[in-house]
Amino acid sequence: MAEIAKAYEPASVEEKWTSRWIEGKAFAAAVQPEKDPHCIMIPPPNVTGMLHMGHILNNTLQDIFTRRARLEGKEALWFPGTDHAGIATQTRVEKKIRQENGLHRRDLGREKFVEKVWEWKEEHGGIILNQLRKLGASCDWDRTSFTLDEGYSRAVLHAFVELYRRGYVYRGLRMSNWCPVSQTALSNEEVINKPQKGLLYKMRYEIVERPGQYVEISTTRPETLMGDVAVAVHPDDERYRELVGLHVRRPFPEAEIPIIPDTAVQIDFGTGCLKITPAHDALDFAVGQRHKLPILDVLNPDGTLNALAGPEFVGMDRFAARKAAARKLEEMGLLVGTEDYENNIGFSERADVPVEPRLTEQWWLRYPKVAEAKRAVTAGLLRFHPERWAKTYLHWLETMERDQIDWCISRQLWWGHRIPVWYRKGLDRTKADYSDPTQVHVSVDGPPDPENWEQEEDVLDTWASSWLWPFANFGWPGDDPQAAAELKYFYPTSTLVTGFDIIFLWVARMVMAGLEFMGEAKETLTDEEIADRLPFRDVYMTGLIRDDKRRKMSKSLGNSPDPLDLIAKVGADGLRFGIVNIAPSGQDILFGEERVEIGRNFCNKLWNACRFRQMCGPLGDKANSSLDAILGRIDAARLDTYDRWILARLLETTRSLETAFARFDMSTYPKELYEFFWSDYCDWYIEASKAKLRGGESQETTLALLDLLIRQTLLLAEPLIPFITEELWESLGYRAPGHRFLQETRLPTADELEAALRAHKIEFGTAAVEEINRVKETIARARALKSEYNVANRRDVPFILLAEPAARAILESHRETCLALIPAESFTWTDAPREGMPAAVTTLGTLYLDLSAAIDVAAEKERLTKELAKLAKGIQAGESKLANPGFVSNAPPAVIEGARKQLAETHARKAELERLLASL
RNA sequence: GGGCGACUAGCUCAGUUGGUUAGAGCGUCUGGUUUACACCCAGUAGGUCGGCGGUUCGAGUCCGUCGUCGCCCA
Repeated sequence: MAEIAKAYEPASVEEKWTSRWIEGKAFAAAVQPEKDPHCIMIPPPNVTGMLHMGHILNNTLQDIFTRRARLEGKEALWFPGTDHAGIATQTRVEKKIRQENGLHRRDLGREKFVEKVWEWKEEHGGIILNQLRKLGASCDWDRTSFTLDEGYSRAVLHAFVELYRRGYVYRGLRMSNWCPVSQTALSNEEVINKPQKGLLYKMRYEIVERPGQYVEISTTRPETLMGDVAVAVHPDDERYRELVGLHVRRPFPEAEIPIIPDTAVQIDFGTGCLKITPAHDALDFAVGQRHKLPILDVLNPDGTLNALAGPEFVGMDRFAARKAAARKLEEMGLLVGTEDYENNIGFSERADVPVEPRLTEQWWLRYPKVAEAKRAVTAGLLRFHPERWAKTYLHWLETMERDQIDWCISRQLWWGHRIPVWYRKGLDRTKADYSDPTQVHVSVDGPPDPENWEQEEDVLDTWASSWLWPFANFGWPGDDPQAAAELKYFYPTSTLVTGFDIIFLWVARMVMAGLEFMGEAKETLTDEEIADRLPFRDVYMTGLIRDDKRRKMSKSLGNSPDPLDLIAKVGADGLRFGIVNIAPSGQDILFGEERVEIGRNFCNKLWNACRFRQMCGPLGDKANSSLDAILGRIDAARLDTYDRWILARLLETTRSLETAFARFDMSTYPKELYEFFWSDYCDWYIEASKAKLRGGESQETTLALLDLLIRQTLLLAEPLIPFITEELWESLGYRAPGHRFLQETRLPTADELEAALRAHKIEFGTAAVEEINRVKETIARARALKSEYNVANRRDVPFILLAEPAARAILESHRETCLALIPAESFTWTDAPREGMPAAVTTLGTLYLDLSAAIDVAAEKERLTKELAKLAKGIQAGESKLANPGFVSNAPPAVIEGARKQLAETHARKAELERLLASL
């Protein structure tokens, strides 16, 4: 075996294993009836996307779950892919052709343009998945899916057609969210409300029937007044009651519009008088419907004003028109004033411009299986981690149900799944009878006589394809028997890992899609059916990554580090460890580069601990190739307390990680590993074992123990830091004959490991833990004493010890390790207290630091006094507790016993310290 | 307006049925050529657990209330 480098250098190791894994198809999964399935469907990143810190966290967690499942002996499938990201991708390519050829997509035509997008996709679409490979993602890459793949597309169209047949899909003229930049409708979930500072304009309209008398109206949007068709007041509003039925004069274009009563008006908002613009406001639209008012749309799709706004406004942008309209009102003496005003404005998620409420014909989906989607959570069939997200999920579903809010699924784009609806040529679509198959044809494959039909131009919302992700990727609804077998085996999938920001956009919708389609069409479902149809059983919600100033990471702020740069700095393993370590469960993550260095440091520590193992002695042929082989090398009779202590810690750690995984408590994972490996194994166990490793009768057994502890650590750590563990697994000879990768090994459970130790008569346990903790305390106090007297780095200092026989026996048995770890030159026993020496009191007795130089009495006094003060506080707490009859009669015996013991120890310490102080 | 969450050491966070005298990493300070590791080792300082009230023998933990901050939905 080659000498290994002094500092861990991740780059070459990661590159080597990435290609070995991929070439060896290490992560291919298939139906294995004898094994339990485990499946994670990747939340498909946008095909336009680049890896950002959110992806790092999210995909590291998915990889952890997947790799851990493999080690537990499950058949684990992590299914990769991307989505077509309708708006984002189309915008990207539109920009490209504009920059390169000065062309608009309409110049190319639909077919040519879509071809261009495919070309772009073929060239750039794989970037993000390649970046994931660098992170170590153990996806079954051969399955890589794309939402516009042929098979996937058929699933999307099939779902649409089915939902149409089942009465969930309809076309309707309704108020929708319009993005003037992308020029498409959006669903409510793609509109982000942001508080905006603006002006509230107060203007007055003259009452036609009473010249010279005006009503005052407040609005934030004077640019829409050209679309006003009425002024509304609350019917109970005394101020305006007598005006109802009269008319006001709309100043431009000049028109007489009625004053109408409607309870939707808020009496206390502004003047209590509301202008009604049905084409440009959802509330106004509703009022308009009730009062059968006309609809005056003064906006073009791109957000400029049209001819109906009047010649002086036509072609003007909506925001310019706002100012122009206000100016004109002022000129006409109709602007009463303005005041600063802040309100929530909906912004388009992708284009980040204010969305325009617009009346348009769109395709809508009434959500299916809402009741069952709620039931899944309330019945505990679908669990969120952290749990509280269930409330958010339920709340959203309840709102959808109560307010009958439907999903706008059509998009006025070219890049996407074109809606499988055909209209008879020459048909006036606004008057189409959708129940008449001679007018409207809805099917996956289209009409048999396409020459007589025109297909719907709109495409589907990208989410209306990705909501089928958990089963469309298994060939649904096709009849391929292998795909069907896989669907049956892997579905419902195990865990979904995603950000809470898409809980409505994606998570809730996937649940509903699964419930609707994963079984025969049914109105309602039983709990059993719900459980069978759910797309996943557990949803792990990650936090959002922010910068160290709590700002969201974004390209425009430039506060988002490139993950590949970070990988170059700390390694993929380092970054994985680091990001999981700093991610508090369910909270946002404050990211700072220095915060992930712990990951790099941990890898280096692991590396060096293994290097040390190599330097200690030969590994031997196949001596490490299985747990049994290693255990077989251990001579149980030669184990000492340190050995039994570290074995107990190994079992404890193994067990506590089992609990952490069962609870989806991922922030515990790196912390436990770190604590065990660094603080226990490296800082204490290795240091205490060095003498034994230099030679002597225990050498072989100790080497075997190192091998055992490293082996189990590698298995526990592999899901988190797969590259370095794979490398060390190979170089320390842990690989079993016939195996290619660490992932083929079974991770024994804590119970199994315990049984294996017992089978080899290897002892471990709490007695050893207690003893070692006391010895550790003694060593720590001796070191502190040395440090206090500035001899921290001297090895030649003698200690004198005063101890009870039992404690003396313990220390005697640890004499050599104590001397090595303090370090000290000698321990000498004394039966009587000494004077004039710095001393420390431990649970094993009193330590005197035997300095030839005179001690600094003042400093020593100060130190002891300070310590005594601390103890006094503890004694007071302990005594008042034990003096309390309520405590003694109510608290569990173990707690009382613990308190007594602690108090006694503190008393003893105090007495000894007081004696030391007095002797000075 | 409705809902969800956070507030613990200088910073970021643990602390899961209430039970020892509250922990970690980073940062601070002191010392270190201990041949695995300076991406390291040893030691040190640093907290009235946001305020107030309640339940309890016992509260960082449960309840109420107030404050500050953040997010989601209207």
